[in-house]
Amino acid sequence: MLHLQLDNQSGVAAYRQIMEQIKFYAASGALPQGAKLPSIRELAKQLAVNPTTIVKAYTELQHEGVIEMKQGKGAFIAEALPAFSDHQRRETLRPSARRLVVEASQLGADATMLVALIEEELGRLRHD
Amino acid sequence: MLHLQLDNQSGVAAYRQIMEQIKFYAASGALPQGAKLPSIRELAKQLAVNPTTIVKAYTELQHEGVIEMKQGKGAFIAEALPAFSDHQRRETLRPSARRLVVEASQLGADATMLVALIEEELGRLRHD
DNA sequence: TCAACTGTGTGGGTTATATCATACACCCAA
DNA sequence: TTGGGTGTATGATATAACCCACACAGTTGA
Repeated sequence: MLHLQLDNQSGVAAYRQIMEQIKFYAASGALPQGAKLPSIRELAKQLAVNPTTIVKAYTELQHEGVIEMKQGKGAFIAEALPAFSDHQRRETLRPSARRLVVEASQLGADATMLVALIEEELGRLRHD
Repeated sequence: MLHLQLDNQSGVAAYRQIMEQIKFYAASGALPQGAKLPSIRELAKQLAVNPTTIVKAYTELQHEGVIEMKQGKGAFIAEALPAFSDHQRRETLRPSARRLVVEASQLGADATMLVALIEEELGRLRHD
């Protein structure tokens, strides 16, 4: 059973923490395509937040194509998206990549460390 | 002379666009340490926004250690920060790296593309 | 000194964010 | 058919984000 955690002191909105964790589990395969997510009320109770907060998270995830919600049935991890072109992928990822690179440069981290970190996180995604 | 650009349709707050571009130029070396930034009023006029918006951007950048503001004198790119440990750098960058990796996975981008993109953006930082 | 530059501070108005309470509508198995 | 599960929708509220107008204060050079 999916176990999510909220940090109320982080300053990050609850629904965003929920989104991020579900995205991580979906990307890692821990939640495979078609997997059923906790119901809105159930997750709300488990995390001690209002159901509308879960609705916000799930709705956003649906807009991003990560999950699908079916009235009366539940929410599920979406089937794979119908293929982006390499070019689309690259341009979609570029802003995040640029921000990371700038942040790294600001800290004085070099290319080697950055690439190592990326590969470490890629590995973590696969083996968790 | 520094040339910044605002996209009012992007949905990204003006002060954040300003911050991001200054960080980029600082990281690239186009704005070296000690370089004088445009004055608050001058930049406000140039970008056609209220001076307080620039104050917001500059103040945030100062808190992040990117620039320094000196009353009556102006705003300047800060001297290099007094050395983080590799461990600090890694842990500071990890959340951004993880988000990028998850985003890439969601799009179906593989490790090779991601690393290539990182290296492309690193190169852009140096040669612009 | 003083004029013309610089950053600093305060208060306000509009909009967006985040959460909550409550009622509605669909689905399915008993 | 109906009860208890599911997602959906609406309205309220509190807070934060964002931008503005305007007044205050330090710096410099003529």
